[in-house]
Amino acid sequence: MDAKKAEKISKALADPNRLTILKEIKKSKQCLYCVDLNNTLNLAQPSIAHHLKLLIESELVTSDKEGRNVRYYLNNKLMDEYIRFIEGLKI
Amino acid sequence: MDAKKAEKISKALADPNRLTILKEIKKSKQCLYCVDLNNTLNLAQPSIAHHLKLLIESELVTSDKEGRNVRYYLNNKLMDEYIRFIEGLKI
DNA sequence: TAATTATATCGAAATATTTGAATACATCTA
DNA sequence: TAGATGTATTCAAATATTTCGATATAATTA
Repeated sequence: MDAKKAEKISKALADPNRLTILKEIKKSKQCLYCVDLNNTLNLAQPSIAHHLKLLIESELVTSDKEGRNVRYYLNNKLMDEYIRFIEGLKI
Repeated sequence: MDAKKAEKISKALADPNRLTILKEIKKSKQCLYCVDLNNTLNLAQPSIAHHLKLLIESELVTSDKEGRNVRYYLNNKLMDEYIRFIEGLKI
C-alpha cells in the first residue's frame, strides 16, 4: 500500500461516526443495512449516506444492493494491508 | 485504546506531510531534528511546526530538547496499540 | 551582550469537511 | 400504477484544517 492510499484510509478512520459505523458493521456479523444506522448514529440520513460514501471510497467497506436496501461489509483484507503499512512506519 | 484515541491517531496519519515526517524520522534511525525536515517538506517552517505538534499531541511522536534543537522519536508502542485497535475492527 | 540559529505561537486567508433540508431516484407493496 | 420506503445527490451553512508571514522565545556563538 502506498502513502496516498494509507492517507485516504486514515482519513476515513478519522471520524467518530465512521468508527461507529465500522463497529456496527462488525457487530451485525458480516453485513448490515443502512437503515440500522439511523438508530445508532445521531445524524440525519444524508449525513449517514455521506459517511458511508467515504468509507466505501476508501474501500474499507464494500456494499451491494438488495432490493431497496444496501448491505455493507468490512474489507478485512484492506485492513490487513493498512496494518502492514503502519507496521512499516515503525523502526 | 478507545475510539477517541484511535480517531486522534487516524487524524494525525491522515495527511501526506505528516506521513512523510514519520518516514523521515524512521529513516534517520531513532530520531531527527526539526531542521532536517525543511529540505524534505516543501513547507514553510510554521507549517512544519504545526504538523509536528499534531504528531506529538497524538503521541505517535515524542520529542526532547537538545540545546536549541528538538529531537523527534517514533512511539512504536503506540503504533502497536493502534494496530491492535484496527485488528479489533475486523470481523 | 549583540547577533545568529532553531523552534513556537499568533493571526488571517485559503481550503476541506461535516451537517442537514430539500429533493431525486429506485424499489417495493397495495 | 400510486403511494410508501430506502438510499443518493445537491446545495448551503457551520466548522475544522492547512498554510504562511510576522513575530516571539530560547539557546548558542562571536
